[in-house]
Amino acid sequence: MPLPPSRWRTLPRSFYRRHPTEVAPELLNKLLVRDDGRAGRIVEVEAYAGDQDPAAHSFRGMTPRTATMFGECGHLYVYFTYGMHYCANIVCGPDGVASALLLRAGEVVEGLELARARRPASRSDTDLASGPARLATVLGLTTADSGNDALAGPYGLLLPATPVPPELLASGPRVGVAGDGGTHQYPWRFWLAGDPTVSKYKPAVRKVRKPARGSPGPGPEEGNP
DNA sequence: CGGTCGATACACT
DNA sequence: GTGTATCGACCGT
Repeated sequence: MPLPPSRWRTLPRSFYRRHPTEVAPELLNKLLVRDDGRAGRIVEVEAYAGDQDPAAHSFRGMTPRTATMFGECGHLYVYFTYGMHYCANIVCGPDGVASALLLRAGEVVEGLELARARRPASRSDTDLASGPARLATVLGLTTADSGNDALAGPYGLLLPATPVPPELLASGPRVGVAGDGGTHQYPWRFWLAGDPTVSKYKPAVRKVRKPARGSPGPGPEEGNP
């Protein structure tokens, strides 16, 4: 039975008012719940830190899309990407610093039927939310939710049933973030080691433009079979 | 289980 | 015009 909203225990807003790399490991193993019975246990997150991080959407200043990143922490920042996917973040960091935590993967612990219906292509329950867009899809988070307070209304964060054993905390480079040096190589991805619902790691690849048909391709370079 | 590739629309230059 | 904090279908092992 899903825990009724009257018994939700949201984390205090001060929990999020810190550097995202400090919040990230503590967000693992916590539950993101909705008032329709869906709930996901967070198993993987990534930190995107304000104006010091070229990979963060907030790096080049505020735009209409990223406005909520510059607002109050504890709110949802949801963006649309690749023409078909949504990814959900929780805004964090001190006031005035636009940072966020990308929710990269989770385990569906309540509302399994509804979650399966949202992703009929999923081959197993462990893959239902094993990726940022998968997690957003399963929990029904879209840009319509962006800007909403994640600590109120139809959402809530519960305290974990069990604390994360330190030996299960893992970290490494962020996924899908291309580029060398600087924050791109920082271990700002955090996950629960050995958890089957963590997303499969795919290193970021720098995009190579496909040569036009009939035009001379690039000369024989490294990596060409 | 793992690699490759196309889809698709929006934000931003 | 260009690039994207990705996914799933397909194919091979």
